[in-house]
Amino acid sequence: MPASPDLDDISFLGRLAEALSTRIEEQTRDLFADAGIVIPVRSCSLLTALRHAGEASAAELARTLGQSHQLVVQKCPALLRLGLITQHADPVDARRKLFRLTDEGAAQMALLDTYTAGISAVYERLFEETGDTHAVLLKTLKALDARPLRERVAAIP
Amino acid sequence: MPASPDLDDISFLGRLAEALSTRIEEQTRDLFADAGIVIPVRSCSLLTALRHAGEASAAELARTLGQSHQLVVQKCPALLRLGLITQHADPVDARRKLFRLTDEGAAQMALLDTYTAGISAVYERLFEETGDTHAVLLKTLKALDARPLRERVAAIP
DNA sequence: TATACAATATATTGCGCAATATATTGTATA
DNA sequence: TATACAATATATTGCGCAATATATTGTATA
Repeated sequence: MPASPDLDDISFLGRLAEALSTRIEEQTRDLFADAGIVIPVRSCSLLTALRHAGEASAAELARTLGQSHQLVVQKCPALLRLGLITQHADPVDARRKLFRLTDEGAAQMALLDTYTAGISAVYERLFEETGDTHAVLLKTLKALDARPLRERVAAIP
Repeated sequence: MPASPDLDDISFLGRLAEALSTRIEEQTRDLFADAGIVIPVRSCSLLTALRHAGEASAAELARTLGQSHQLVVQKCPALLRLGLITQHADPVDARRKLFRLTDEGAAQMALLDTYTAGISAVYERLFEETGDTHAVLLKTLKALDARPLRERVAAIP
């Protein structure tokens, strides 16, 4: 829905990145709807991590995903409501609550798997059109992490 | 703060774009703080449009910016509180409320102007390192607008 | 003029995220 | 053992945005 941001302003790059992010999320949601996948797009990586771990606490998932613990905890109620995961007390550490995929959750991930190769192929072809968006984004992010805008601007004569 | 997203998952590109967007916003905020610029980063384009228009209603600004009218309206109270803009009833159309930059708002934009060339130079040098992030993002956004992921995936044999 | 419609503004709700504070439980150390 | 600290979870608040509904005012048309 949002138009491409115009360029006559200092925040053009951030707004462009945000526009791309929201566009991809919208279109992925549409794709999922077509495919009968009920996984919230923003929880894909969480469920992938959980499938890989088998069983994990919110704190573990957060570390794996590089997200905050609070954010993971905030996503879980929706996943519980959708019947994709279950929650158990850890028998050996009462501080922890462990999450697991349900059968339904595993089935949804399996359904997602059937699209993974196709989606990867789509992105590869897209990047042939546009330049390697993935590589460029990653390089830009790393460059800004290595040396933030403030330092770069301060170094201008 | 958020780490670079990992890649073993279908939402990698969206998460990467979002990470870049938030990184740029954070770093621009830091830059503004150093420079004594009190403009909210996400209102830069609004104030730029308002300066250009001289005087404009929320609906006009929304059209100019390609944002929703509601979003523009939501940003204005903060800008009023900061003393950057003022609000007036339109004498010829009672539906409209017109916004203008205050002297302080104009001064802040002038202060921002003194950094614009430097920031542009920084981005140009950054893009020499990373590939032309701006062009690649724009191309990717346009490609997805022209043909959404759903169609692209459906066309895979 | 009266009525329907368009344009504008406002209010409410919800999502996803960040930041902060607090409570609970486990672990290490005096 | 007692105490301090670490790890984990929970609750609250706020921001920025999207979506939706409603009220108000202007404009076009019967």
